[in-house]
Amino acid sequence: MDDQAGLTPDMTEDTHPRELRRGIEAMFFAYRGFTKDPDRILHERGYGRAHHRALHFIDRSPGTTVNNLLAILGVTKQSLNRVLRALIDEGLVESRVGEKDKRERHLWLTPAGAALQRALNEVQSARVRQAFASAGPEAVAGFQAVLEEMMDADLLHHFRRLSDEAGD
Amino acid sequence: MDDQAGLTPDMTEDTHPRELRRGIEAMFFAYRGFTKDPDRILHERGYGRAHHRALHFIDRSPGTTVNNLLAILGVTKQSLNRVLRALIDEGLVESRVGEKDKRERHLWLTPAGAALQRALNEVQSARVRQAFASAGPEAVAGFQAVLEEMMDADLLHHFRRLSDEAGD
DNA sequence: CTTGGAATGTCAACAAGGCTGACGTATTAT
DNA sequence: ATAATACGTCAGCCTTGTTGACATTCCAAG
Repeated sequence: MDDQAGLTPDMTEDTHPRELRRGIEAMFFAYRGFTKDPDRILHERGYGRAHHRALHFIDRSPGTTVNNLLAILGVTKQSLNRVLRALIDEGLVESRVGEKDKRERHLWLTPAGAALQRALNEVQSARVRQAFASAGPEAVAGFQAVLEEMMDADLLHHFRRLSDEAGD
Repeated sequence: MDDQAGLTPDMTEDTHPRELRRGIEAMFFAYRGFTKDPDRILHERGYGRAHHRALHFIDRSPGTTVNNLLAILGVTKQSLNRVLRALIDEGLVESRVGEKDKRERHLWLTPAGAALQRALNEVQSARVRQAFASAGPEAVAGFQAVLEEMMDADLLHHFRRLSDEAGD
């Protein structure tokens, strides 16, 4: 019988309810700050957060397929298609039929799409950079470690794959 | 792979684009993991994330007013009212007219509301606890520091106020 | 060569949860 | 008395998620 509550004499390793609640609320408030600036730009141009996500991961992996994007974003194809439709129709994303497998569509940012993504990334990165700088490099390492542990198993898989592509 | 990695031996204080992108994607994936378990329970019972947020902060500050909740959640009163209406009608939240100022409504969780919030908090805390335990206490400190820096100024104000109430 | 299934697109309908604007009603403050 | 505050509500709109159904195109296996 493993009693995990009372067996730790050194309580410093224990996570107290207060600390958990603090972490939960920090996630809530920080995520709002994290999306605030890009949301403003997106709204000005008539787009939403879903468009940002698509632009980000197409920029991240140019030539990626719809199916791949679907898996990363974790939405239905109908939902993604609506967003992608708008981006393609308005000339921010180009969709090319696959050479090897012609059923697949490979996605690329047009110069206009790259420009918007650059603008979004700029304001979002600025805030993250400021947070990283203020908190210091050791805090950043902890931040990354905790977030990666917080991910779902399959989400972590996607994350690792993306990180590996970049040679991190 | 002819990239710039390794060319800057003394830039440890600098935040590189790679690190920023990693952080941005970590926030995206981690937030999804963070909300996944409660979302499942909420969906089973016909509620959404907005209901969770309301339950959380009413549980957090019993007797809080509608106006206060509005400020913390950062939504319009129409949007909050829709959610609150459902919670009150279905007996999860009780709304009492203020004693001092009768214009105000003070909000409390009923036993049923407290039970649901407890269930939601349980699964969400479990994941955060696991992440904290795996990453270690120093990582947790870094996580908190970065997230607090990432918050908006006024959001941080709310966060601090809540933290102070708990005596953290 | 046929056929099953995979990848994609699209139509329709719906729901959650944001938003704005307008209006009503107590209640309190000036 | 009048203005401001706190709250509720009606109506309508938007984004972004969902399910279900169906067509097309194409690869691959029998």
